[in-house]
Amino acid sequence: MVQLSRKQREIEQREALILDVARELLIQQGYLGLRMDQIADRIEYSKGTIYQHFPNKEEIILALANQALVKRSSMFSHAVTLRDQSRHRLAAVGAAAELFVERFPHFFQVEQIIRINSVWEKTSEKRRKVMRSCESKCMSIIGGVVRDAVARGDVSLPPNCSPEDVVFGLWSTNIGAFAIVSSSDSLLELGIRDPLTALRTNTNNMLDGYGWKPLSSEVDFHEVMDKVKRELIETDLI
Amino acid sequence: MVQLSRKQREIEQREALILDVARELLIQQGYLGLRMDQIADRIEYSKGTIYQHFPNKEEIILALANQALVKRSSMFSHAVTLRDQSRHRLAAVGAAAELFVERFPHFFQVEQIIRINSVWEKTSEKRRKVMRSCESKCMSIIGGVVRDAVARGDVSLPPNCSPEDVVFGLWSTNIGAFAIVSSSDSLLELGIRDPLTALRTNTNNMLDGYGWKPLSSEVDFHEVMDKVKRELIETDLI
DNA sequence: CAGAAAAATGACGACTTGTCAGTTTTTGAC
DNA sequence: GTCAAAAACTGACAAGTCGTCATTTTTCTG
Repeated sequence: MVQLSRKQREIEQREALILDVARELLIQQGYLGLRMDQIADRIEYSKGTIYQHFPNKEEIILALANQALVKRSSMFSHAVTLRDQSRHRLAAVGAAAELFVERFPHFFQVEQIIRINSVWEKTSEKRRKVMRSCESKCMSIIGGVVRDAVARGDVSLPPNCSPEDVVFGLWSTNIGAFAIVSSSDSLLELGIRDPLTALRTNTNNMLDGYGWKPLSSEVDFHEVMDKVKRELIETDLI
Repeated sequence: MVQLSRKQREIEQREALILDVARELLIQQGYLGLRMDQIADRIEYSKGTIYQHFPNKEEIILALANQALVKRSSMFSHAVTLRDQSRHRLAAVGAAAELFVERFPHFFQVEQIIRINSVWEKTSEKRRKVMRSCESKCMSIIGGVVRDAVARGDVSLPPNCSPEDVVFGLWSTNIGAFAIVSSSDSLLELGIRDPLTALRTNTNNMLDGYGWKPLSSEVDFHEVMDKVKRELIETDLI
């Protein structure tokens, strides 16, 4: 019994070890440079053992994405409780998103790989489901804030514009901004010095455009976000 | 002499043939499913011949991206001349961007692949430069409109916000929106029925947030964009 | 038409992934 | 403590792909 659980613990630890090593190699050498033999060497177990944890290379990458995504959804859940007014709550989630990027800078690279159709197709339904449910949790947190704002009268959406459309706008701006940032070449061309600040400004202006009260001219949301970030850092959730 | 030029024409045509076949295979089978032997079979030349045109598989994919990007920059250049007022010109470019997606629906898949670092690293500086210059042309077209709008007094940017930051906002929203659309899973979760309309609304609201005159409450930019699209389609540029 | 130059070919080397028969370790009953 | 069954581990190997290059074929030139 003691033996059994020791063995089981060893196996669990090894799964984490595989992911740690794979993460490092992936960051260093990229998708095409990530080699199963190399992972095996580093963890000092044979390749066959890796395949007892993960059915293929792509699943390892998806598992890396999921590690980060689980964190993100818990960061979002927590952040959204830190303020009262709807727009402040959105700013809090934005702060969490920034913090997430800082803590998991490799995530966007990993996400980009996993979103390639032929890579995605090689993954298991089980892990896909984890990914989808994390994403959908994050989106519904934002969606909840939007619906709440409408209910409270902080914003009124134009006809033919659902709360989901607003979420889509926030989400796509974020996704796009980090996609640009993570493929560093484009940034230089654009002449962007501080992409995070630019993202904040653009997001705030979009929400102002919706007429979401209070407007960014009335409240310094940069300050709100910085403050929320500090509060989040003090939590152990990260 | 006649023989020579016939041969040379054959070689040029073959390059196009390789790309046509590769595009089809890439759409059907994805990055991992794209096989050099298969391309060789289809074009009825040997693999070695393909390698006289392209030094590796990744270069073929980048060449596919570039084919589309060249078109995009010419669509943008043309679109921007179709209206006078700054915000209308921006809408015209937006219309061109929509048309581009409709004409080259595979592009975002291709772009996603090429942006993977380890893929990008395998490409030649020559083709990278083509890609960069197309992107940079598109961005500077938009940047020009923004600067012009500032000069004309149609918009005044907040302190610490450069025209490039606005371009970044427009660009990231677009990039992100199409990235979400092209990985179809996320869309369903989001509950987005009409992503193109949502993108238009979100972009318009962002520009309204900047106070860019005329506001979307004063002009029906949906109508402007639809009209521009029709005008662009009548051109042979596409 | 002959010899040189250019282009085309496909067998092959190098490398990677994922498998599985055989080996070692762990477990649990006595 | 012993032993057999179960579980875990291993690495050689089959399968498959990329990119090369010596050889063959085609084109060019005088």
